[in-house]
Amino acid sequence: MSGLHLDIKDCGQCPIRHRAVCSRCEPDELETLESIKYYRTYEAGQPILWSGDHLEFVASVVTGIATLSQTMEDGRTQMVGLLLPSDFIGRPGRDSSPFDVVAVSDVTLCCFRRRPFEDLMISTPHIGNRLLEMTLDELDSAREWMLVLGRKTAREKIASLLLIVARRDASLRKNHPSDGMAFDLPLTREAMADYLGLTLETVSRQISALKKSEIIELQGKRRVIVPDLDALVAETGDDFDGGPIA
Amino acid sequence: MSGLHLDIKDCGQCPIRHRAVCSRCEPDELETLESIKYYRTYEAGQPILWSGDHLEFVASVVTGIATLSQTMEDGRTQMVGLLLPSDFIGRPGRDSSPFDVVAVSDVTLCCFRRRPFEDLMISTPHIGNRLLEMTLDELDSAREWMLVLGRKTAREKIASLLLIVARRDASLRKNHPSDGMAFDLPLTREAMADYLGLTLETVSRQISALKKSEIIELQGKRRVIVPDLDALVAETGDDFDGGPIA
DNA sequence: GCGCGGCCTTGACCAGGATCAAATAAGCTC
DNA sequence: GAGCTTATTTGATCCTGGTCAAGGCCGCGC
Repeated sequence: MSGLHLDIKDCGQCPIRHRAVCSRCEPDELETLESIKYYRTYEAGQPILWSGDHLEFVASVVTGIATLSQTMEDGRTQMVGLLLPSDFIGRPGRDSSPFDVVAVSDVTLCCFRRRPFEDLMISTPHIGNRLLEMTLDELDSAREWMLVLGRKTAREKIASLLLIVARRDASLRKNHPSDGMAFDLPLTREAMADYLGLTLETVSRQISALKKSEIIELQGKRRVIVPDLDALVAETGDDFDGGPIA
Repeated sequence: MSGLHLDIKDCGQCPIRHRAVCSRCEPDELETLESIKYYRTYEAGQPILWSGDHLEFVASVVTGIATLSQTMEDGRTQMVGLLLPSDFIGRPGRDSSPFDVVAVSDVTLCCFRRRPFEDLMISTPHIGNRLLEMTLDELDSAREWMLVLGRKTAREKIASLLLIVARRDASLRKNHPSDGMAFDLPLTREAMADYLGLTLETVSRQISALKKSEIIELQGKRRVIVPDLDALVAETGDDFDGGPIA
């Protein structure tokens, strides 16, 4: 779910390694990428971008969690994306963000100055093609989430979110999700509510209900243990949910 | 809202004219586009694609209305996009659609065979860049719709949908939306419900309520008259809704 | 004209989640 | 460890929108 995705892996060139962008890059292109790259850090709770802000960079998340959201004047807010390490921030060709980006935990971004990045994209078709692919993935994720928001019950929504976090966590750690997996919830109850179109009280109640049904166990407030992944999947209302970990 | 958007305008070359794709094309590229182009028609209610189907073409809607949706096993369905004339169907680089596409009215598509279209895209960066731009627009629309699904009341949802249809209709006709606009609802109450995450009864009730509040007038079941567009905008809950007609 | 089948509206009732309120737990500062 | 603050849980009550059911409207075929 969400955030244009760049694999962060060793390509033998970048200190922070954007394999997907640079694996097919020529040395001079890599040099250009290096020359327009810099790092920024944000503390938990800090805004990274407000909607409408001028965008001076595109970036990918190196560490930490950020959210993409929009807020109505009366304060109702809806999260539209969850940005985890390796997700991409920014819109090549656009000079402002239509959404707010907020650091949920401490966040480190690897930024590329926007103009030169766009120039590179235009002169280097495989970068543009990769971005198109990532954007199409994002679009699919967004549309899948619409089903969650529009048609699922509170319990199904919570199960869907837990599953996404569980899978994402497992794929980062290369765990086998065979049976028995544990992970930390990166979000407060309120942030979960904003993601799911619920109130924080309902989120709390449904998490308690899933615990009572022994679908999940809790260690403290944030750590979740899923003894049987299939049982969790069954709670989402989908029969099989977007395939394996991916 | 939704569907990759290709302007259908006269570029002096195509019978059905994809200005956005071909305005920067060289004659030989146009010739290629022509050679891989064909038309298909579907009757109202017919499926165009089932989710998972092999995709043999990308296409743009010439006439009629189609919807993009997903359905859970128990029958709950959520529409994730509304495809109006000039909208784009298909996913370059993907060989199956993750969603169902259904003709709501009689539909004519202008199709391009997928493989050669992709080849052309790879050899012709401006087509890929245009597709990236369209996809980013789609993604923004999808995310804006998440706010509607997750946080708006039934009345606000209806108003939001009416506004989208009104604006889209106006922009196709080049009307001035100054004051007093009229349009036909392209969707049944049930389809509106599926788009908005409501039931058809609630849709019907809220439309009646808007009529009673004199925000809209009805001629028959489908034709809507909006005497004061600002009054409708006020019902959406947004202060200003994604800017002017766009 | 009559009957039929879609589509739409309206009513009565119900329930899932929101709202309001309070208590509990977990950090953090000093 | 006492006293904050903030996150979370839980309870009581309310209300929006869902569910179930009955009619109305309209076009269409005969």
